[in-house]
Amino acid sequence: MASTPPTLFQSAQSPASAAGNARQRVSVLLPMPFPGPFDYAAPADMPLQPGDIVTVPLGHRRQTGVVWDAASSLPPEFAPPPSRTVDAAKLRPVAERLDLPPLTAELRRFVDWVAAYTLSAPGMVLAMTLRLHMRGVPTPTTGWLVASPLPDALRLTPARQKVLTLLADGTARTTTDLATAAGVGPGVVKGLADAGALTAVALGPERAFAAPDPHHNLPVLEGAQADATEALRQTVDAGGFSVTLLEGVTGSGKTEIYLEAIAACLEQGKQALVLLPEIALSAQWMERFTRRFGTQPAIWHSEVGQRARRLTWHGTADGSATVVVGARSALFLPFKDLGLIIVDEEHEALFKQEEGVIYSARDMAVVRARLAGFPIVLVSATPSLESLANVEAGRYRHLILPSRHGGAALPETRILDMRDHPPPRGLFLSPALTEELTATFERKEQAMLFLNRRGYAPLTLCRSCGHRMECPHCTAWLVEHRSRKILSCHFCDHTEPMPETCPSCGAEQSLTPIGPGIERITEEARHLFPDARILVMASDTLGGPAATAEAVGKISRREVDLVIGTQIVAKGWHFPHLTLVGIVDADLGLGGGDLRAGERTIQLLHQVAGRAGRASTPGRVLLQSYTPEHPVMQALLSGDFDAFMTQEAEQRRPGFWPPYGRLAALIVSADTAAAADDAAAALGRVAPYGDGIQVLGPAPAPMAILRGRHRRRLLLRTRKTIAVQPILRRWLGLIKLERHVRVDVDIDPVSFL
DNA sequence: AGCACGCCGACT
DNA sequence: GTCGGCGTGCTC
Repeated sequence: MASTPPTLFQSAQSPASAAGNARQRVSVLLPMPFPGPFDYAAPADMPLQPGDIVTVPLGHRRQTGVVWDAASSLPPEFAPPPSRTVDAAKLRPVAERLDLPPLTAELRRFVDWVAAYTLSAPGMVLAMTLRLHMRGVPTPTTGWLVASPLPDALRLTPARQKVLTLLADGTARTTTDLATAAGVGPGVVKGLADAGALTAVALGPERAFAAPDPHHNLPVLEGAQADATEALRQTVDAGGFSVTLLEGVTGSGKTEIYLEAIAACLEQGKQALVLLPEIALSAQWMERFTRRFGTQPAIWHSEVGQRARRLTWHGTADGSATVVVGARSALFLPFKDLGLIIVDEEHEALFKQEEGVIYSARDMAVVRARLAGFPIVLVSATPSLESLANVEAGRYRHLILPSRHGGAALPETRILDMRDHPPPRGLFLSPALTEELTATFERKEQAMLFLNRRGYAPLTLCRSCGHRMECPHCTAWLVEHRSRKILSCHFCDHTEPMPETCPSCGAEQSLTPIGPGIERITEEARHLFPDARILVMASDTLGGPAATAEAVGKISRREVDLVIGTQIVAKGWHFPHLTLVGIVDADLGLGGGDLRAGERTIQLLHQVAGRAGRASTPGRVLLQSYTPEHPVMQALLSGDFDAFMTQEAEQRRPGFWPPYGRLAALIVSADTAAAADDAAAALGRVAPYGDGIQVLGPAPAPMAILRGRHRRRLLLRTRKTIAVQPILRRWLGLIKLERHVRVDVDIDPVSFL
């Protein structure tokens, strides 16, 4: 106490407060992993309301937090355990109330709800809303106008003249805008300013978000599209909570339809949020939005810079950002008056956050809509089993778009049984596929080869002693990346140079690549088609969003004959000249015993297949498979996904597997195998039991060692009617963990790594 | 999450 | 003799 700077105590212990008025106690939630809010004293001259953003003393530091509600809005069995009440005399005063828009009651309830559902500290959920985005008020940008009069001695170069001509219309513009529009360097603008030819004006931050205009460019919709649009518009107009699953194959016009739902929301003066699984990659999506609404929406994802983040944070809070499109974390933005959420590609596993607060952005989006009372639309060509089950249970409405619009036919699909059409030894493309590729190139059409595996080969084996090159920190093989002459682990950041000799037996020339990655397929394709213009698309070969957009542009402009890509090519691109898609290894992803392996494979492959034949030319899809009889292959062949999903559902229903029961995973991790075993066994000994409750494990997690930590897993499975959170809370409360042992809780696990 | 306090090795 | 390693514990 003696070490505390006296100033911090002045207002709380000032004569006025000591004399009489009991100091007002306020709860403040801090963006830190504490079990709940901390109590502070509100200075008499500082009226505080829940939601106010404040600075408080914490230990020796100052910390930003949010005044929280005194009582939890959650049912007691979900609420965090009550923390001990701090003696009023020991409360430290709130230091400052920041001049920021307060967090709405809706958002506060949402934060509490997500924390309770995911068993995370509420402060860690708050951190997703707060981060540092709100630090400081957005700085007004400087805009330039032509100075009048112009300085006498101004040297007028052609570049300078261009800039001045642009500014002749009297609209102020930023340095960057001017430079790009005039096709000159920013230095020219700077030079003009320094010469006194330009006057600076402050452009308000409100300029950051032009308002998307719902009447800008009305689409022409017919038939099923028009019906679905009308249904969605009515839903939005009516307001209130509802979930709609909008299902339609690639090219059926799903995007056009939900853009109309956004228009309806804008007409009501409310904000809309679109969640996409990988926003950084969808320049094409932005084009469609801009065509419809005349301007870009606000964008939110991990690669957006600090300044833009701050603008968007404030824009959502003050209502000036009316449409935000973003990745999962956009769900925690402090919208002033959110009226609609769209979750596009709702089946995507990428909506699951796997680190920190582990949550499903799709599911939590439904929660936010429910808490705030507005409609949400889940969109997919291949809906998740979870969403279909909710439709079946009557919780979600189902809008189905029957076919492609604009005349394009669905691609014709063929399975190449690799046992009948084996590729030459050591190669991976079957002669049947090679022939199709040749024919496609002869017709001057584009083709794509898909293989969801980066690098050259997934396994490197010594032919002399059988040694496998494995990651020293993970239970995983090292993947050869031949172009960089390295072996790399795809689960941690370990890389090592490709050894010349076997590190185990010392044999020379004995290390052999086993299996294909896209580098190896590219090598094979280059050899087969030396004249083809080949473009490789993988997350590690494309530099970033700009490079990706450029690659997509090249394909659209027909500057490429053959695209070879991983997962990244599946993402909703429109490639008008692509007529053949070859899936190199359709069976990949079906092994491994993952609950959702079949569902995920069919969703991914169907999405890839959807890249073919989108314009007037019909497309073809060839699947290379060693298990053509597998239900996934048969469903891709027949196009009957409903039947596949029904069958999948029937397999999960009797055992109460999701979505017909609830699942939570406990991942126990420690530095040593023994410590992990001990902790997992201790958890196992006090495992919950009862009717409709089952604990599986402990067992080594599928990645028994990850990033140097030994992992064990327990699964808790309950009937749908039994919530897992109170059970988990009680269970975890029964044991004391040794230091260095961690237990991560994953509610509704998607990935089984 | 930070950050300070606290007890054991290589340096000015 | 100190500087500093990061292990442990606390923050209303």
